[in-house]
Amino acid sequence: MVTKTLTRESIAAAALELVDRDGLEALSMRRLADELGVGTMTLYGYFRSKTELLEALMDSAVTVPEVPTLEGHWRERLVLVARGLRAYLESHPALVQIRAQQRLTRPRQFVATELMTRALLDAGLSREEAARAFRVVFTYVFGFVAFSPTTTADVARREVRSALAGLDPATYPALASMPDEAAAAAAGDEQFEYGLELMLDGIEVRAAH
Amino acid sequence: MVTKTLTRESIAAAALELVDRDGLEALSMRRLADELGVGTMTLYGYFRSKTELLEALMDSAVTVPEVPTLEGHWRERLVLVARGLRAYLESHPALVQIRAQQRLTRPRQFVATELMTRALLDAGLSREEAARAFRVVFTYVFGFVAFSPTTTADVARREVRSALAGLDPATYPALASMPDEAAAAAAGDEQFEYGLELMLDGIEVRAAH
DNA sequence: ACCTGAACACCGTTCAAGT
DNA sequence: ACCTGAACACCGTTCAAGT
Repeated sequence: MVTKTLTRESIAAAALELVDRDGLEALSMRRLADELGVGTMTLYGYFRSKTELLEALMDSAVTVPEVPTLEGHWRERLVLVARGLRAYLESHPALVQIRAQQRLTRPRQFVATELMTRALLDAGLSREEAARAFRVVFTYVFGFVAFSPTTTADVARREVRSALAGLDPATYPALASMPDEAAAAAAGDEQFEYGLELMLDGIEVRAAH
Repeated sequence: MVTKTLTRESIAAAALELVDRDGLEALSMRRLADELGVGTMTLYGYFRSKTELLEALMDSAVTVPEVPTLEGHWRERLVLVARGLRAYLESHPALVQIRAQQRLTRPRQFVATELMTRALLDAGLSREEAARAFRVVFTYVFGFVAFSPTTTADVARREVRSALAGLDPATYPALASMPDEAAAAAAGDEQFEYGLELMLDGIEVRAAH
């Protein structure tokens, strides 16, 4: 590998690429250094620890230079941003894992937050409610990416159905009566949209209009 | 440490205790074997791999022998189960981390699912909608535990406020105008309840009554 | 100033050998 | 049958030394 001039940014970018390619568990200081063609300890000249490298990785993943101005009804805008956030996180699953393990200390990555919050304020929510409602949607989107099977919908469905098949109908009457419905709800675009619309209805109840 | 007769169950229970005490990252085959007073490789007589041990750990964490019959209005029951699930997960944070990293293959841990699904069916939702609505609440509860700061509410608030302080009010007008509200929404019981009620309102819209 | 090999204290797991 | 030490291929990080 050609040795370019290293910077915090170029190292973080290489780490993100490694992680997108091979998964978070494949990221080690030794392997990253290897791929960059330097000694392992060289990285410690740029980052005090692996944790600090992961922070920089999170930062480098967000490169939206400008906050776009969205047009349209608040509800439509909220759906667009939530969908975009989900798609983005599913293309970089390691970000969700890192986010679950360590808090964010840096600014940036607030673009989606800003856009959703604007939409919620436009919906007529108070500042307090807009902040809370945003957090609910945020939690849902991150939770969806983190806790939904990433395999094919087909595989996920088969897994859920076989898990439910082991349940005693006498003690689990509800679940045992609906294996197919539960399997369909385990993952996928339709399920994501269902939850999003459900939450937006809950928000609409709170919105003055 | 006194060497008792080892079984898959007793090893899994010891692993859960270790993880509750010192965190998931402290769980290694070597250390667990040490605490049990046996050689590391002994554990491989009971589990093919660490992954299999983690599966057994998840199983051993759920020891609800009976599914209780809850009384009352569906909405009230759903709130109770969601609160209970959250409290349980926050007392065993490692379970959430494991759940994010590997799929479940075992039955059990379906008690909360059954109870919530029953409540949703009682609310008048179709099987399909009950399954989907359950998944939304499940995603929210797990997401809340996984992605909310576990530190004191005070510490979390200070962190959020300082992160927002670095934002340019010209590009982030909404967020910059409400640091306190955003900080209050970052974690805590009130925020959890807000999201829960919001989702229940969304469910109520879908419920026939 | 910048880089880095050796070393330390860890990992999960395979293999061969002990009882 | 049941258990396990040694070994292999890894970790993150400290320290001292190289240029």
